[in-house]
Amino acid sequence: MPSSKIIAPYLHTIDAIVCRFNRERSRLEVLLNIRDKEPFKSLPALPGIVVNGDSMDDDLDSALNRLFTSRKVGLKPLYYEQVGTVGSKNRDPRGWSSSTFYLVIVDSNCSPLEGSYFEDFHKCVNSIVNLPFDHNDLCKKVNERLVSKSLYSNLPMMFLGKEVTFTDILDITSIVLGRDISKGSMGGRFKKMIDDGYLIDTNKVISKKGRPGHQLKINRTPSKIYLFDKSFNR
Amino acid sequence: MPSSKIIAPYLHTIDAIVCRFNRERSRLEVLLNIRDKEPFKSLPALPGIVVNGDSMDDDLDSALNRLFTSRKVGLKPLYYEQVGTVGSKNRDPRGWSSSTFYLVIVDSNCSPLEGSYFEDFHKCVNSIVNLPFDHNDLCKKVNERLVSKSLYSNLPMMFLGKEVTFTDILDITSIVLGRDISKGSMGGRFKKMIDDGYLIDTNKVISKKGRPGHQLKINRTPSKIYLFDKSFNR
DNA sequence: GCAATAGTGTCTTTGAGACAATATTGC
DNA sequence: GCAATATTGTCTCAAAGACACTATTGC
Repeated sequence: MPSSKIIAPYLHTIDAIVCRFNRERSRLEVLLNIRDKEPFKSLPALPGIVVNGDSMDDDLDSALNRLFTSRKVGLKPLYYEQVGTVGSKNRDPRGWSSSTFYLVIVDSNCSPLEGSYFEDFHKCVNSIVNLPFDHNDLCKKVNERLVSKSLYSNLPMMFLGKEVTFTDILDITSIVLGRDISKGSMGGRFKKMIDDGYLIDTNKVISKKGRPGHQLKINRTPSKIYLFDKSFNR
Repeated sequence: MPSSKIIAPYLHTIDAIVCRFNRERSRLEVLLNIRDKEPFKSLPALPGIVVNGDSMDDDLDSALNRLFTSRKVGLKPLYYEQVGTVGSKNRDPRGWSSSTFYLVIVDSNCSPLEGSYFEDFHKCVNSIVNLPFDHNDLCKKVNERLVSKSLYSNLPMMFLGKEVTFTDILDITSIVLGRDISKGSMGGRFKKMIDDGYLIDTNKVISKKGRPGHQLKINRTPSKIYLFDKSFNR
C-alpha cells in the first residue's frame, strides 16, 4: 500500500494533559492553551501538536518532546506516560483525526507561558468547564488512569518535589483518589518505601503549623513508579 | 493547519495481537498472517490494516472491527483492549508510520483462515520466532499488559469458554503468569466471584481424568473484567 | 488396590483500615 | 494551657500462599 494512495485528509496529533498539584488551593490543575488557529480559535484547549505534518520527528517520544519544549507547554515534565489513542471522523471538524494522549505531571511551582493557564482539573474531567474537540473526554480518560494506578502505586508522589513530608504524600494521595486515606494505611506503604531505599528520611524537621514533621527525600534514581501488591479500596 | 499541508507519506495502522489458549499444548498462541504484499511479502506477521487509507471508518473501533471481519483475521473476539501506540520513522520501510495495537483474545477452538496460522506466543514475545517490522516488540508490550493485569483481575478467564472448571481457571492463570498459582490463592478469588454472581456453580460434574470437577458457568453479562483488590506476587 | 485429579481445612504473613494515645510545635 | 499537627501503637479483617488431608473417579 504505497503512500501515494493516501488521499483522504488525515491528522494524527499528540495531546498532553499536563497536570500539577496546587498546594494553596488543594486541587489538581491542568494546563490549557488559548488556541491561536482555527478551529476553535481563541478558545482554551489542551496543548497538542500534529505528528504527520511538516515536522519530521524520529518517533512519538521525540514528537512529545517537541511539544514539551514548544511555547504551548514550555515546561519540564516530572513524569509522563501514554494513556491511549482515540480516532474518529467527527472529533475534529477538519476531518478524520487521531489523537495519542499522555498524562504529564509538572512541578507545583511552575509558571505557565504566555497564552497558557492552569484550570481546575476535575472541572475539566466532569465537563463543568467545557473544552473543544473531545478534550473533556481525554481528561476523563486520563483521570481514570491516574486514579486506578494510584490505588496500587506511588504515582501521586510524582506531583511532589524531591523534598517531601509524610503529610504531603497523604494529602496528594487523598486529592488524587478523591477520598480520605488513613494515616495507618499510608504508613505501611511509607515504611516499605523507606526500607527499599526509595524514600530517605533526612532526620531534618520542617515546621509549618503544629508539630513539625520529618523531611523526606525521594530517591528517584532506582526506579520510577513504585508498585504495591495491594490496592487501596475503591 | 489545513490538511493540504500534509505532504509527507504517513501510515497509521491498527495491529491486532490475536491470542488463544491451546489446551492440548498448554500454551498461548498468536495469530500470524502470511503477507501478500510488500514489504516483507510472504513472511508471517501480525494482522493489521491501514486507518488513513481508502477505507473510511467511523472511528478506531469500527476500523478494528473491519480488521476482525477481514480475511486477515476472520475471528470473533471474546475480549479486546487497546494496549498502546508506537510511531517512528524507522519501524516501516515505507516511511513514517504509527501503529495502534490491541490485545485480542479468541476462542481456543477457533480455526484460522487460509494464509493464517497460530504460533507459540511466548516465542514471539521473546524473539525466538522473528517477526518483521517491530512486531516482536508489540508482542512483548502486549504480554507485559497481559501479565500485569492478570495479577489483579480475572483477565486469564477471557481465554476460556462459558463452561469452565476450577482447574481450567487455575491452568490458564498459571500459563499466563508463567508460574504456579496455588489452589488456596485461587480459591479465595474463586469464592469471591461466586459470591458476586460472576461465576455460577451449575452443580453438574464433568469428568476428564481422576475425580470429576464441578461445571461452572461464567456470567459475563454483569461486567467484563473482574478486579481483585490484591495482586498475586510477582 | 492405586494413580490421578478435585476439593477442603489449617496456619502464617502481609497489608489495609479504624482508632486511640502520645509528642511537639506556635500562640 | 490549648489548638493544631505529627507520630506511634494496637486491634481487626481480608487475602495470598504454603501445605496437609480427604474425596471421588478410572484403571
